[in-house]
Amino acid sequence: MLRPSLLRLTRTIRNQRADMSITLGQLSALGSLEKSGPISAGELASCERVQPPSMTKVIASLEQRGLVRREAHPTDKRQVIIALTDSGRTLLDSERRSRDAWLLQRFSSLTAAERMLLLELVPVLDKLAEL
Amino acid sequence: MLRPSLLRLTRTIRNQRADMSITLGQLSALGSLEKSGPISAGELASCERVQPPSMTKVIASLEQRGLVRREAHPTDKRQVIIALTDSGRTLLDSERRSRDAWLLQRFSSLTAAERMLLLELVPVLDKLAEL
DNA sequence: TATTGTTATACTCTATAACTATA
DNA sequence: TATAGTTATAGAGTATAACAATA
Repeated sequence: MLRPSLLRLTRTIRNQRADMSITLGQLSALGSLEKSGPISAGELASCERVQPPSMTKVIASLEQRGLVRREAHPTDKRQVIIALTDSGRTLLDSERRSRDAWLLQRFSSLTAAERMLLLELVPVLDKLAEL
Repeated sequence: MLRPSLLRLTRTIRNQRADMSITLGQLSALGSLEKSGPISAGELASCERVQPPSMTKVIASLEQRGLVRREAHPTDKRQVIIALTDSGRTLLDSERRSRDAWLLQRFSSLTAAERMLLLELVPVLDKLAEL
């Protein structure tokens, strides 16, 4: 059963991150921003598969920490463009370095074949998550 | 990035299930119960990677729907043994039949190789989720 | 009128702390 | 005293509905 397994692994990861400074949702949004470059709040919500009001909250907390900034859209004053700041990029890098201290240690319980499988599956998961 | 991908796929699945009668967490607990047979509330919490109070709530809602029942532990009166009822088993079967109407349709966007990879993924995720 | 984003509000999921009953 | 489970309470995370500003 794929879905329960995903759920339980997500819980394990969340528990393990309980003492971290940034939540999984905030980190995921930062990662999407880095990948996409500056995009509108609505586009970011869509990337993250959440509704706009949910993204408003995530953006507010990231902005408060100085990890992203709001910029004006060049022609459409309704839109708010969200951009990663230098601090955001720095935090993303440091999270990346520490992220898999845990995951890599956990990887040691897997066989080499299982590890390869997992690496190849990330893009497949993203494809499944698409609308 | 594995963790954000897991998070986004979980969100997609949750959105898709928004109109279902049973939540993902309840379904996952039922599945664990079927796999393990009757076990104590604490053991079930541990299987599901949640704290005991969280499991208390899940069990209460499942019991109210008649999907599980509480049984006395043969020797230890503190423990509560949770067992799947016939209704619970029936619901689990019907969820299994419908679950992949969605997932299989989603599978059509994948290549044959990607589909094969995905089938092997579940046990690897479970291994990663272990303590 | 339609779209983008925010505010207001509520519900679900989860946790920790305190409590009860039993070992 | 220690353990299993529940109750009380609180904090994320998410959604829908209503609103404001702009197109």
